[in-house]
Amino acid sequence: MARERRTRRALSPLEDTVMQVIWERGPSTAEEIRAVLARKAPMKDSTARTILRRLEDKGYLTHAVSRRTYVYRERVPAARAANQAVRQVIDRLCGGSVERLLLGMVDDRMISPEQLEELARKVAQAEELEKQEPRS
Amino acid sequence: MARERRTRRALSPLEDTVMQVIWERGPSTAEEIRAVLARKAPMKDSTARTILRRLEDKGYLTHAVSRRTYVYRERVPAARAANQAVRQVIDRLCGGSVERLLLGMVDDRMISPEQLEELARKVAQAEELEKQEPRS
DNA sequence: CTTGTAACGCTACAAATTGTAACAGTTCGA
DNA sequence: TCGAACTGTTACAATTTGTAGCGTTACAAG
Repeated sequence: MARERRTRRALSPLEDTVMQVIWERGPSTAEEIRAVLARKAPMKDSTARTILRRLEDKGYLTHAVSRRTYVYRERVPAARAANQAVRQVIDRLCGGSVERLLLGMVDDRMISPEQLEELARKVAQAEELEKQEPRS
Repeated sequence: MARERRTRRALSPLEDTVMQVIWERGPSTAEEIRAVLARKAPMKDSTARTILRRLEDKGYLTHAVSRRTYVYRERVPAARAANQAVRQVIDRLCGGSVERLLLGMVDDRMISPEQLEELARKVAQAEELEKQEPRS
């Protein structure tokens, strides 16, 4: 049975821009997207539609029909895409070590030591709760 | 004065594969790379050279001449590329929130709470040391 | 029921990117 | 001086991208 491809085809710059819109504002129609991008990337409506269709082909979007209008919705949640992307980074650029990635992030001031501590605390707490009251 | 482009041109699949080799094993010649990829991606030597040259054009590599041979070396350290990539992910997929990214990673079992704690401790310690004995 | 309008898919295409490579020139080393 | 080892130049077909024109279809209004 055709399993889902782990690594979807890459997005072209414009495709990515469009996904961005959908990830940020949720389900949208071609016209809405076109409106949002009117400044940054003006395009004819048929162009927008082409991009949307391609994104659907590549598996990033699905659409539902409301009235006569197509409403496109993400098929790959931003969170999942993010995790996938980070995994790639770790494998390809950090020799598979998450620590190395995180240390790099601290070095690069993306995370402050305080933030990290705070986060560790929060997670630990959540973990604790989990034990007593497992969800799912 | 031509400042360095913050976002270098993207890598094609094959180009990425080659960068991978250099990031992993350090400075290499066209022949070495070709040898390493003999299985995964066999190619004529002139093909390998073309890719290397393009990577140099895109700013990812530099070469030094040893004897008559070109030895290609990364121009963008893996660590920097990793940070850059992660930043992208955070901006585009996590609404700019590092926390969200990290929490996602924990959820996805990329980091265990223990690891996180351990790391926080380690970083805090390093930070402490920094205060007394600043480097650079 | 005819028709205007909104929305869609189909088809096209030029430009740029990619993957592949042949070949000719250059330079040591024997 | 010759050949082997390397290089840069140039070529090209296949794909991918960005852009869009158009014909079709389905309501909504008259």
